[in-house]
Amino acid sequence: MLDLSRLRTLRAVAVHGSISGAAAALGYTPSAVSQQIAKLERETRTTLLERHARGVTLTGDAEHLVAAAGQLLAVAQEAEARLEERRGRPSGTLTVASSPTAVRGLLPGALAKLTSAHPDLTVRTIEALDHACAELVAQGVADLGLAHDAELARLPVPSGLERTLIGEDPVEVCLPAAHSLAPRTVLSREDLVGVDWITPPPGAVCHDWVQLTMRGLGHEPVLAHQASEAASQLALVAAGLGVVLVGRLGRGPLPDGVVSIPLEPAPMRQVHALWRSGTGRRPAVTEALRLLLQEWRDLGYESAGRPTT
Amino acid sequence: MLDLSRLRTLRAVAVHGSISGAAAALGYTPSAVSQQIAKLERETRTTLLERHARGVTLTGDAEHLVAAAGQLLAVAQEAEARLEERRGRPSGTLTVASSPTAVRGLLPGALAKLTSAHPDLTVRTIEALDHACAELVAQGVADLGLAHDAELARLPVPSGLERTLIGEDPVEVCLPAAHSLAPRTVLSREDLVGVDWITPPPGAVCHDWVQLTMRGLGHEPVLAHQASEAASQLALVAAGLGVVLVGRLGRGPLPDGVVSIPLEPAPMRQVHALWRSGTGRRPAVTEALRLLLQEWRDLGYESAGRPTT
DNA sequence: TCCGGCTTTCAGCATCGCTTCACGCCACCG
DNA sequence: CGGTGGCGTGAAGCGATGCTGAAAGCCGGA
Repeated sequence: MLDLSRLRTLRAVAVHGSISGAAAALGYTPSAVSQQIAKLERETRTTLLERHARGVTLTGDAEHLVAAAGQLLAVAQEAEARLEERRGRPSGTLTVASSPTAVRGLLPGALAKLTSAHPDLTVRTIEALDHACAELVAQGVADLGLAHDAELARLPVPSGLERTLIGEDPVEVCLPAAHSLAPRTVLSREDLVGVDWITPPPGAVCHDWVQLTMRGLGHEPVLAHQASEAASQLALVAAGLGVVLVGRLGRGPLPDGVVSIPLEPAPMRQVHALWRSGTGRRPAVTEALRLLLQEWRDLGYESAGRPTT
Repeated sequence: MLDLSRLRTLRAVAVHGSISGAAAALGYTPSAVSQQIAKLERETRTTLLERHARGVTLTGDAEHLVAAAGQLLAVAQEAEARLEERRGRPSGTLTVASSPTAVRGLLPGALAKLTSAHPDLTVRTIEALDHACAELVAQGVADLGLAHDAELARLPVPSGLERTLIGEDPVEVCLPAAHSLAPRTVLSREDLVGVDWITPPPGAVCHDWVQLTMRGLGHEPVLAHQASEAASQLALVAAGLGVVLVGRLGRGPLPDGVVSIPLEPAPMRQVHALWRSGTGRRPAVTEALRLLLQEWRDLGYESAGRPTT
């Protein structure tokens, strides 16, 4: 009989393209994954991987098993979700994939309330860039995703996923206090043509937004520096090396030598929650959504809770 | 993550209604099944069984898991069947549920050819009455069923199953040599009104046929003796205790004091093969069907191979 | 030719999951 | 009312499973 756990490792090998990649993703050693695949090959009397010096590729039989694994894991997850639904209160494990700003700005409060109210529930967090969050949820690695979305830089939502709006966050420009634009109380997009940009890596909504907005004005932006951590970005700004876009959510106090100026019209960065359709009625998911919306309100930002499936 | 093997155990408990029944069916001890269920309860944080002094009953959560288990096992079996189909030759395990006459009359030759031609294939046999054969196939315990079917005593075919006709077997009457009808060369149904019948247990087609045919003539048959083994039935006939219907298939030499007389018109007992729709293209199944039809031809009986889905 | 990333193999060890045996429970029956 | 038997559970034991870490094999690229 096929073993779900082994099928899951095979699927991980397919997704990551290598034994060691799958091992890292699953938290095993490559040795363990290799042995599991070998055992699966023995059990099914097939050859699943073609080994070459530089990694492995899947055979047709393996592709077929991966497809079956997808079905099986989806059915199994759905069954577990319904079990929790029958119980009526959050339990099991809820894995949240979240963009960094939400990890510090939104999650701590919401997850603290969630776990203290429901001791049966185990919560895990994975910090990832916006696009990756959606992928992690779609793949079943995470159950709930928190990702940004903005006009002009729409977040692609994989099929089988649903989402709702948690809130909208106005984005401002942080620039060096010595910058020629620093004295202004408000800036337009056109004012920013020609500045040196500091951006997060591709895959974050702010990166795409800068690129697409500036191109829309007819100018290719200069993406001078790339830093994923917000503190690093601000340090670069303080050193006068460029300007950066930051939302209110999760933004700490600004370091000396950095000023923040609103844009007019203000670009809104939307925070969306994402989940697989099959798990939408799982209490852990609905309760987490409720607490995230409440947390957003408590933080005192503006609009929240308009559903946008 | 749910474990397929444990879900299968839970399903066995549901089907058999008790831990020990499930254990017997799965080839484990009751203790092992009890421990598996207990572990499943811990993993899912649910209560699956209500224990009373005289056995167990399933909770709602358990019923739900059983339904999911059905889905999962079906998908897994289908995936394995397709794997074998890709390979193009029989392999894995083929479990055949068969009525007793076919076990001795048809299976030995066909299965011998099957296993010698395909050493990768493991074959298992389960002897069961006609109705039970169909159930075993439907439940996934067996992959192929061989069961009888007759006019007036139609074999119910559970949904999700397909079937084909292997052959038709004329049924004759065996009666004591001293019986008043023994000198006859042919008998009609009406001749048999009022005789004492020896039948297999309910669930075998011959049992139902006797009952329904005699009732159709307006007489309630006297089911005087019940014996499942053919040799036992014939011994009862030899002792002058009644008459019995037997087909040609799997009928050994008649003991002294027993004669066999054809009926006119001859009631035909049809031998059908049954399998789950999902496994119809599995090479082990198609090859077994081919060899069963060939075996039937080699035995020299008449009609064979007319498909009757 | 060596290096480096990848996979596999091997030995060791913890864990799992089975069996056996013993026990507790309660309906049933004398 | 107490014995009996079927049923489920729990502890001990033991083989199988499945992980880790070390080491070796393989092959493309410098």
